[in-house]
Amino acid sequence: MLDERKLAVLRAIVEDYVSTNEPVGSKALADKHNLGVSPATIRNDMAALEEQGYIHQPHTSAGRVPTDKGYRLFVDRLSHIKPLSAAERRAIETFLAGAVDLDEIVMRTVRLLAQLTRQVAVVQYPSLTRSTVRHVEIVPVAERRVMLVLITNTGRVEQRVIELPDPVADDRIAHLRAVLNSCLDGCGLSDVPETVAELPDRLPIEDRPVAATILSVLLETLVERHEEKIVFAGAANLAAADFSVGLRAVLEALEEQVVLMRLLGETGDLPGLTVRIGSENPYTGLRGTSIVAAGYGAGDKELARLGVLGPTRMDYPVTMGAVRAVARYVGQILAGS
Amino acid sequence: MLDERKLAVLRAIVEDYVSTNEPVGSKALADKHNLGVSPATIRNDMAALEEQGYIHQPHTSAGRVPTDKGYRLFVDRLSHIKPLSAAERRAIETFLAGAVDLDEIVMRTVRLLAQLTRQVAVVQYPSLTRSTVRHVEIVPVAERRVMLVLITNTGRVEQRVIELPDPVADDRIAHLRAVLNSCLDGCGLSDVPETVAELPDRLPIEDRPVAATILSVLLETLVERHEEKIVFAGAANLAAADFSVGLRAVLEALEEQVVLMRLLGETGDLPGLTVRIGSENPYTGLRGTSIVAAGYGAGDKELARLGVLGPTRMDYPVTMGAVRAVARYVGQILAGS
DNA sequence: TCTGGCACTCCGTGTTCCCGAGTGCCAAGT
DNA sequence: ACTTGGCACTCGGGAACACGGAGTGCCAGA
Repeated sequence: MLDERKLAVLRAIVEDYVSTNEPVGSKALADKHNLGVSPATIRNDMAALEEQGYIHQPHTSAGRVPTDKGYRLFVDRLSHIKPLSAAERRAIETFLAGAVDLDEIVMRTVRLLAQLTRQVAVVQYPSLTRSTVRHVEIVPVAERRVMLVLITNTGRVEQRVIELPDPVADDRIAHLRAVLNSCLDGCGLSDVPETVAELPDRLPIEDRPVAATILSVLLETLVERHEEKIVFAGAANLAAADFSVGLRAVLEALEEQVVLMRLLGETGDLPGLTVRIGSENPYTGLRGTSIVAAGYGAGDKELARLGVLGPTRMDYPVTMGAVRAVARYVGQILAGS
Repeated sequence: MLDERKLAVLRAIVEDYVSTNEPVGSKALADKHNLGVSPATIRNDMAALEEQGYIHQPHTSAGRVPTDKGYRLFVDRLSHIKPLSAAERRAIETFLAGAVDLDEIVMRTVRLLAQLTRQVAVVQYPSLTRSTVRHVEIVPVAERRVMLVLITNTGRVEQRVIELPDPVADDRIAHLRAVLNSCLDGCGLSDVPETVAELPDRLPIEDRPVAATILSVLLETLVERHEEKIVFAGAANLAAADFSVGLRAVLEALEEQVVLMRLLGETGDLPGLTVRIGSENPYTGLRGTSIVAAGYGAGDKELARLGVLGPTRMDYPVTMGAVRAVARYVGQILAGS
């Protein structure tokens, strides 16, 4: 059905189209890629490829353009992820190593990825769920208001202002903080609800309402915020790509955390590296865009995901290489800090 | 030189051009705005206005378009800031009131402003310089590593990881924290350097190297980070505006914190409300864009700035009204929290 | 100082035409 | 059974051209 040569033709079409952004014809193929056959033969193969939906011609008497299905086949079977050059790897390493806290790691990562791929990069903050409690701090801010700060072992800091039902003396707060920390130190975040469930019962009765309020906010923070933060960079690259159509839709999607979430989140077939091509992704408006995403984390736990978003006609091997590499390096940085 | 009627003509041109986005001719003006004179008279006035550089015609036999100088005159003398409707004000209030911490206040503000003006909104995080220390926390993270968390009265939380020269026992850290807090509680951030200058001398000699390290990072945090964080939203609105030319440049500027900083930062003539029109702003590439910015803060201290960025042909009265209103409401929220 | 009239200038649009790239098909060659 | 060269056909897109209309500048008269 699809012999070796037809696949070679498809590969050539994808590569040519990606680099020139123009429909590619049989003659050009025969010239540039030495396939060893004449244009006429290639035309026959192209007809077959089109028949099966891998390529498509915009109009009669134009060259062929890969379809989403064509790119899919290319990514799955016809290409190899292209590793970064040594220079690029060094650049990544030094650039990421300079970060002083989690915010900066994420910020640098997303910029790096955007620059490396010349596309829009998206990075999700490391999930809280897999990390553990390093410290809980309760800071009085006003008579009936405290600030709750939660510090995790991945360096993430969550903060919430809490209104208390009654005024509370500072030493009561201090005591509560001490108790909380002794309970929770090193506790996995997913175990927190269970761990604190019985806590109020062990406190003096007058402290219980306050403790309950604080704990409920703590739990809320864990579930609500746990992985909703996403940042992106490189929007300017959209303008460079010939995105003229649908640019608006893409920008809108980028500002919708929820949409981004889903795009990054749903995991794919290749281990660790997800590629979603054009219409494969669930959002109209992102018809013309592909997403290359990967999980990252400290050690082997996947904490969150990152990736890039670009036109379907992107250079998949290079992009996949960059995403994979950055994911790995971020993982290393997180593990080492 | 510019009598009353010529000014009225200019105003009419600006208003028409803003709403139609097409060069406006003498006939249209005479029809829509009842200026009480004939098209021919208007033509004479237009010739005078063009002579003095307030308007400009793209080509012979096209209508007129305001120049930057024309918009400037319009903003300074011909228009009145348009207050928001009651409904809009209520919407702002309820939307902002739901925020739980500073991050969320800023996030909501920027989105709100983008939606209200249908342009790109930019918000700078409240400056640290005018706020005071609420609490300093030092959390051991590893044997020779601690995390420094600084909480201010504006609800901002700054965090840094610090590598210590030597391992330090937890109780030494606790002591240092207590000393720090007793010194710094309520201290204005700009006074911190002075306040801590003598601190190491009052500590046991063995704690001094550690204290010095921590203090140097603390000071660094204050000066380096003090107001560099800026967020934006509403980039999708750029695509809707007919920004086709230069869109790339605008997106690039948006991702350059430094550029944004300067655009927002340089203060203007009107009290509190800065308008920079087209070529008035210092960056090529932002030729076709105007910036409307205002300071905001709790009470009367200006903590930071916010604003919107849009095509020069924006609706200045409405935009200025929205920016001013949002700045005020954010100030109220900050003061009240 | 304003107004109506008039000639003039271009822009943008629609039409037509033509070239060239690329195809599909067929018959002949290996 | 493939592959190949030849050939007629199809469109897209650019160049040339005409033309209507919106808008102007200027002038003479009120």
